[in-house]
Amino acid sequence: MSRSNPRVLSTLERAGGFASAQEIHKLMQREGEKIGLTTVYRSLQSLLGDKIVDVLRRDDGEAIYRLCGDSHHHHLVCKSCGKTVEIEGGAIEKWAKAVALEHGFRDIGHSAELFGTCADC
Amino acid sequence: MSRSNPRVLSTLERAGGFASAQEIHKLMQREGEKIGLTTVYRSLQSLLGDKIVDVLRRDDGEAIYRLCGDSHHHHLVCKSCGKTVEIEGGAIEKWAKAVALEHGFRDIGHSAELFGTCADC
DNA sequence: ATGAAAATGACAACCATTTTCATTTCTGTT
DNA sequence: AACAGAAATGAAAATGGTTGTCATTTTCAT
Repeated sequence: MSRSNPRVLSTLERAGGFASAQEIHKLMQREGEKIGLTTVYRSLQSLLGDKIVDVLRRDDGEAIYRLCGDSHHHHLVCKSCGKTVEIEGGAIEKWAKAVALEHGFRDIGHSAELFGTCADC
Repeated sequence: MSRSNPRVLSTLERAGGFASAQEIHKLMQREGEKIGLTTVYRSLQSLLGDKIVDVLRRDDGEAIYRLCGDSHHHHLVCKSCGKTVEIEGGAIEKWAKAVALEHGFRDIGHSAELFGTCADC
């Protein structure tokens, strides 16, 4: 198993908590860090698994990683500028539980994302 | 400029109004239609431009196209056997609209999936 | 110091998507 | 029907993000 290279996380923080693997790699190289693209990807995967970061997709399909608080929440993302708002999902939790019960499912989890165009775009 | 091949649209409809370019292409070939993957992509681009379809991203980054104005549904998936139930998302639609308004976003879309363990597992 | 396990990175493989370009089909005009 | 020009098509190559491979280096406990 591969562990996260701590410099990757700190670079993601420095990038504003929101960047793609390629961007993180370029940033690190520009700052003189010697690190391979492969290691950046691996570190991000590991951070993902540990739920320290979160992954979304840009319009062009590129994956962008962002730091994630540990409380369960959802995101409202602007499709054109990437601005992100964290959202409480109380309504969804209830809905998920109700639907699960109705169909005899248990151990319910859910994922939900909202996307649109923000006021500035 | 390229126009949409009408068979692409009708195949997307037949697929439940929700499919990737590759899936549409495979479906058409399985049904004996002679069409190139390139044309499928081109047709989808054109349908996008005409706002007849909408594009989202799967978790793996693949683009999935959806008929616009299609009241879409969500899925409740069993993690162990894969059994899937289609679900109405009225509650989510309302929630999405409310949250969007609250934050000044417009043209709101959303994706949501529920997963758990079904009664048989 | 020594060996085992983990981490690393150069490179190749993958796969969805786009571009290129030669060929075919469609369209309207004579 | 014949023709020309435009649009559509699709095979193949190019693109680009991401993942897999594997030999080498580093880490770490004994």
